[in-house]
Amino acid sequence: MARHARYDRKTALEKAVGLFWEKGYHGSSMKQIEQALDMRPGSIYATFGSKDGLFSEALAAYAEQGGRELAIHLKGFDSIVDGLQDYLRGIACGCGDGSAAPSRACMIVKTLLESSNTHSALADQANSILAAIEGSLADLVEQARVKGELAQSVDSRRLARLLQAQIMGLRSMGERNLDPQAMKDLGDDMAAILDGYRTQH
Amino acid sequence: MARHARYDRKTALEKAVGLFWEKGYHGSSMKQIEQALDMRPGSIYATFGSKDGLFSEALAAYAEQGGRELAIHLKGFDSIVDGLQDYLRGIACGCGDGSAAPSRACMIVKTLLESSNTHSALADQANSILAAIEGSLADLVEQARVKGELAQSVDSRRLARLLQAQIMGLRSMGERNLDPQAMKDLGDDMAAILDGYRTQH
DNA sequence: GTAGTAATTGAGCAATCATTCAATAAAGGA
DNA sequence: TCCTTTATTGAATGATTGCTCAATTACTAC
Repeated sequence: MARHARYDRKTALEKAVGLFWEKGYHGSSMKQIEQALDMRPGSIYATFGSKDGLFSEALAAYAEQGGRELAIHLKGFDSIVDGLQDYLRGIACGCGDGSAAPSRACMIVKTLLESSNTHSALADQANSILAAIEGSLADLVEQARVKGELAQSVDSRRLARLLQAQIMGLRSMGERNLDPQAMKDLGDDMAAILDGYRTQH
Repeated sequence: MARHARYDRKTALEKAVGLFWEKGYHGSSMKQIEQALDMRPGSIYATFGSKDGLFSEALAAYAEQGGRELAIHLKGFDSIVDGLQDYLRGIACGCGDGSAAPSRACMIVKTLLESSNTHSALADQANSILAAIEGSLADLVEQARVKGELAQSVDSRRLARLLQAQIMGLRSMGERNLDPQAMKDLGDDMAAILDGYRTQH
């Protein structure tokens, strides 16, 4: 046998997520990556193949983490709709304060907008992640509809897309550095949209 | 006197908007800019100072054009709210088909997300443009409220921000290449949000 | 110890980046 | 026609880009 790897792939990826989320693909140079991961170019290329490969793995790790956070968040609520509303409010709140996140905007949306006409492989990856998230949201909405929280007439995929667009808009607005109260109001207003789809009684 | 300029500043800027909107700041190299504007580096630098300067002027031109389009659009409606709803539906429709625009997403949002942690001058410019748009929307909402189209209790700046977030989300979703019907539904659902703020009777 | 093996290093690669400026071209006024 | 003035050109700049690979280091097995 031989020497064991000094670097943990998972923690290296976390650091890569931090840099790429903050500065984007083009905005992060290999020199900055080397510094962020505390790895020399040879090790980076041996481990991840290329800057593209590293970014791609980082984006996947980010998406997985985001999915986990939504799931954990919903666990705290009996009502799915209440959980989704609180999720929206939580984003708005997290955008307002000086949180530790490297950026308020969503890394997937940042990637999609940056790469859609310049780097089709990245754009495709971002698109399929967004499609998967839309699917998860649609499942949740459908569950809520079957449970009777939402009107029977609700089109779950369609409402899922509306919800996803809310999240995109909310997190993009976060990058505007509005005052916390304005962000909180925006989160409340978006949460209120869901009330219009609840079962009437 | 001397030789007259071969290049028209305005048309050069239009071409620059086309390239930058499509590929972003980092994604557009000077070589591509030279080709798009059909100008040699010396002329570009003599006219616009730097790549930053050119991008800045292009972004301002894009914003002005966008403002003009909204104004023209609203002219066709007696009701401000009807006009805003149709504006949202129009964006959704334009995102669906194969329009001539270089990108479905908004160039201002693309710029904000790309530059927020790498290029503060650009981020500041994008932010102030977004603040101005928010102001214009707030004026429209306020007019609609005074006219009685919207409930008296409506907070015009707050609704303006909700509206702006809808536009951001809608146009970002456009970059996902959903089928036209899904985009149309999304535009309709966003337009319907405004109905909830109308005067009740 | 020592040999074998794999991870790590970092100087250096060609290519591309934004930018400059001396040379050239094209106009108006004399 | 010539002179002055200004716009345009494009080869060349130094810096930075993503990336490679021979040399070195550090570990395991014997």
